Amino acid sequence: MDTRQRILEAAEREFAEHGFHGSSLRSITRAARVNVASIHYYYGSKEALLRATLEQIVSPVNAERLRQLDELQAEDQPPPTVEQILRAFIAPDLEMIARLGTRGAIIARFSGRSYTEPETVVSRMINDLFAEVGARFLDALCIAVPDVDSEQLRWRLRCLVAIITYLLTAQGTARALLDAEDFETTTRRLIAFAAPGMKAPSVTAGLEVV
Amino acid sequence: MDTRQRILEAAEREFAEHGFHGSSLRSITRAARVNVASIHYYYGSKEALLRATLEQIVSPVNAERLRQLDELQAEDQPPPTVEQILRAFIAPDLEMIARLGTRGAIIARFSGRSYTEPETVVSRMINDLFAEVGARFLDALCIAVPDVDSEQLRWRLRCLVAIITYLLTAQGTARALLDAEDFETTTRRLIAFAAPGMKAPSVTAGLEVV
DNA sequence: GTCTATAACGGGATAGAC
DNA sequence: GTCTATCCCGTTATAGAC
Repeated sequence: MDTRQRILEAAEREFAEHGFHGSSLRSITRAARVNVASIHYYYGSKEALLRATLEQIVSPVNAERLRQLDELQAEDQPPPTVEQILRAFIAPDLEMIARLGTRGAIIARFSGRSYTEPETVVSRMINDLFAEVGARFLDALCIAVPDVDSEQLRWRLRCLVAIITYLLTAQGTARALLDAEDFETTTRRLIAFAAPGMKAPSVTAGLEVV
Repeated sequence: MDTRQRILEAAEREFAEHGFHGSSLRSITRAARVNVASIHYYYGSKEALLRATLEQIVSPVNAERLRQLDELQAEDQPPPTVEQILRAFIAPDLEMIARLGTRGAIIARFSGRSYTEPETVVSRMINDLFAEVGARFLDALCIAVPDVDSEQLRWRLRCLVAIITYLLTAQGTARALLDAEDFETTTRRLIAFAAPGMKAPSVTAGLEVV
């Protein structure tokens, strides 16, 4: 394997385990068994290395999400259900992780970690990378659940993102769901938990519901 | 205000904003306008400072959670519903945040951040602090939803924790829910989203559901 | 393209004056 | 109890030999 790719995979592992601030270029180059200067030669800076790592992982997943959503929204199709929309959002991610085996588990932690990174430059990267996907899926949900206003659906979609992120980051018992079972079961459990919440009646201020 | 407390509140702010690794003792003492050595004098180390900060915030919230659950499970009461259990879990947290105003917002980010901290010593602290609460609430849920096995309920409870964590950490649009609206509305929205998912039928491997 | 060496700096921790 | 000064280490980044 060439130096460039060795660096990228070592960076995945280090960032996944220790976060952005907790990883040093030295620990990455040590793990990749290359010299310290090579990161600057290939990527320019620590931040640029993170961006490269993130893009390589997220871009194909988001492309697949949009492809599946396009398929659901094809002219000759009936409007997609909430369950179908959620599946198109969740499955590409979990499928990629399952497909890559050990490296998939590392990537899972890496991306979960990146979502929750305090560094503002990281959250800006994430927002950039997810802007289109977020807007498209929210639109689809608004059509599938016309009774709930879009502001609350946006918030509920964020709840789903939160769950996925947590699932990816978790190291202990929660990780078992990614390792032990096939991604199809995990996908179904996520849909089973989140879909009813998406369809629940709007909650407006001042109205006693519970 | 005395030096000890000044350090603690500055640490909340710094850790909330930049995470554990991203905060330096120097930035904390600068914000608290005390000298660098005082942290070691009062707390011993950076790690011990984090633990002190975390405990001061989390302990009263968890005590209140258990108190409310005790009340629901009193002998003369009917067994609590899922909605009641979730409320006892969610409300003490959001109520404290709302009550503290500006500092509440900082504390919200701080605790959300701590949950997702890569540092293993931090996640051990969190696990310690939440062991009892987690076990008690899981037991209550198992009784309220007897049709779903406890392993899946444990996972669904984690989903709720994930959502709360994300909500607390979020800085942008999601934060609006903590600032703009009263905590009672946020509590009801959370319950509305999560309760149906808790009660959803079990998903077992190999069974085609969706 | 790959390496060593080093610059320039900031980190946590501590000793010791007051 | 509070401060200054300092130790010693690890950090990112770069210069320059090969």
